[in-house]
Amino acid sequence: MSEENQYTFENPEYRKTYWHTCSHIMAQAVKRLWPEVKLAIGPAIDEGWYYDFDAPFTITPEHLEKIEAEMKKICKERLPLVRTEKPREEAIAYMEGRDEPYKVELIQDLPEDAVISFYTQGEFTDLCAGPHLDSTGRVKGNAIKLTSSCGAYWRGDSKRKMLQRIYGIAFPKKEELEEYLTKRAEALKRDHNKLGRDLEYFTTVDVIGQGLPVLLPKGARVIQIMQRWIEDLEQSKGYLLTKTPLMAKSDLYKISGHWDHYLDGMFVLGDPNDESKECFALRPMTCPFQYQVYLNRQRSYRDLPMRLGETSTLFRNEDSGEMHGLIRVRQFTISEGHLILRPDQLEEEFKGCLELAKYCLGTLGLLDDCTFRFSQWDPANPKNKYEGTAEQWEEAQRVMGQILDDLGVEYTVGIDEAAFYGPKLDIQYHNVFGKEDTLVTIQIDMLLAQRFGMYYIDENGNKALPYIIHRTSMGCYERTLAYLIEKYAGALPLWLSPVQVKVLPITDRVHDYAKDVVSKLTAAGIRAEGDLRSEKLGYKIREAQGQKIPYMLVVGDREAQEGAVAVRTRSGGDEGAVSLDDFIAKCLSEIREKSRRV
RNA sequence: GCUACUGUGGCUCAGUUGGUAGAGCAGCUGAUUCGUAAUCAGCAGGUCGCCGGUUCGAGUCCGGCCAGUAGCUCCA
Repeated sequence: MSEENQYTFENPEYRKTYWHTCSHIMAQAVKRLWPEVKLAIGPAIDEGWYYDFDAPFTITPEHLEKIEAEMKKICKERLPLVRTEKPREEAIAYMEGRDEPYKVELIQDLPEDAVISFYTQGEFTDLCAGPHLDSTGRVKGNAIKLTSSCGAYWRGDSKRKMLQRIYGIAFPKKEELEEYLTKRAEALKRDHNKLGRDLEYFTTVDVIGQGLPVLLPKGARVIQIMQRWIEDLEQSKGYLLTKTPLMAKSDLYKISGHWDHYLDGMFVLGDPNDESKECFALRPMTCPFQYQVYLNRQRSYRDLPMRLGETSTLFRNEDSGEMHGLIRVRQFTISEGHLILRPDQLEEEFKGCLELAKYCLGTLGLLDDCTFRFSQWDPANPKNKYEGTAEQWEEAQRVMGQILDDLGVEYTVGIDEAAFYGPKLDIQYHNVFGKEDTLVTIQIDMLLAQRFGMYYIDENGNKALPYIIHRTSMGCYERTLAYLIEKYAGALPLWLSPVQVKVLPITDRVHDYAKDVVSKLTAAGIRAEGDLRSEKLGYKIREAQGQKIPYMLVVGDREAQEGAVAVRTRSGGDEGAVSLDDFIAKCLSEIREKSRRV
């Protein structure tokens, strides 16, 4: 970055500084309007900033308007921002004097030797490491938007007080703000939770319950297409298909460790405290079930790697506030699999899993928007989440890190994001709200084989413990469908479209021909429907467009006579008439080509 | 689970200070047979999320529950 454009908004560091100063301006405005409000923290984030407040009233949209107006004034006042430092005791006394208990706590938790700095603008001073713009006049007052307010726990701890967070965004020009807000509004139109319901992919029903979506015919069809594809694909990669029970006695989960670590997350059938009766639980994962396939008989090193795949339905009792459309649900079906292997096979098999996942996501068109996260343990995790020894963890993470580096995977590190039995490579995806969730995960497990006694006989006739890779190829079907709907704004690629072709007869005279076209398409393996209502063509087209159907075939007297169809695409409009046979051939080759592309 | 907001026919919404539900689209019926994004007419459709309370009277007020939304926390 050259000197002259260092202070432009394109520079991410400048942008963050700008937004950080905005957060101070916002806090100053709040303190001016309601001096009784206490300040917590207010950082810049990827898009804008937030500030957490402890206010004795609920912050409403009306409050936000008032704050925006006050911020505008502060910008106009062109207050210089001045940095000062204070020794620890003085800093604490200063914030105590200002009656800012959260600031006092923040200073107290800083390391002994930390430099404690403050930024002052006019009458307002905030504890802050900086950096900042040199004046509030640098911020364009009429290009600020406070987007929302919501609750947020003090210090991210659900046991502590819930504060009120205000999110904001700002740009150097008003037009840029408007452009941003328009783009955001456009993105929200792709929200699968709205679009997926409108287009009848899924619905939810009060009396069924939270997090238990009903897949309607279109949603069920797309999932079936993906499932058949994945099962066949995995078979071609040497996976053995299994089908294991959806529930088990508590005994199984006690061996696996889930009973100790995740009881709260399981749906338990029976009373876990009554030892005189059997107690079952719906499965929250497939691992211990699929291990029984391996354990069915004694295994030799020649049996390894054993790649087991299953289309597996899981149940997780998520907290009531966690559910979101098809992305976070209580029952879902995942392309699950476990690879049981000799230590010397780890790298190659891990690589195979990653390649398969990338191929699947690439074929779906989601890969380019994915990010990779190397999820590691946190030895200091306060909840004693992790099993195994430090040596086992260091070894597993070293091996995984080595493999990722060898493969040239660009990743971020997520501390304390590992599974209780091992590190993960998580492939992350963002929804239209910018929220990130795991789409695919590949995990290395050096612990569970021992717990289940999954030995094999090595070439010297000795018992040896295998490594296990837990992995999915394209994640769980519900979540993937959600992201597909958002990615394509409901207009799924041809090969995934639940209805690929709609035949639209212009008059009742050609209904027989239209039916004939539908049956020929169906016979060719194309998902086709006819619209035989006595409506005008424009009306039928409008409806089919609304349903995002890839191809509309208009048939009138002309087409009926010539054995032709007039092709209309959802994106390109009228493409003219071709013979039905030609259309079928073209359609089939498009389906083949698109569904094979990486 | 926490904070806040929301909940009127399939969908989008209206419903004055509490007086006993209304529109458009969709649906159904009939007419229309019309060549690339809304043909016309008629009909039907709602215990106003559920339960309880206040009141002579509640869609409108209060409480509880259920569900939806955003964020936080969690996410094997």
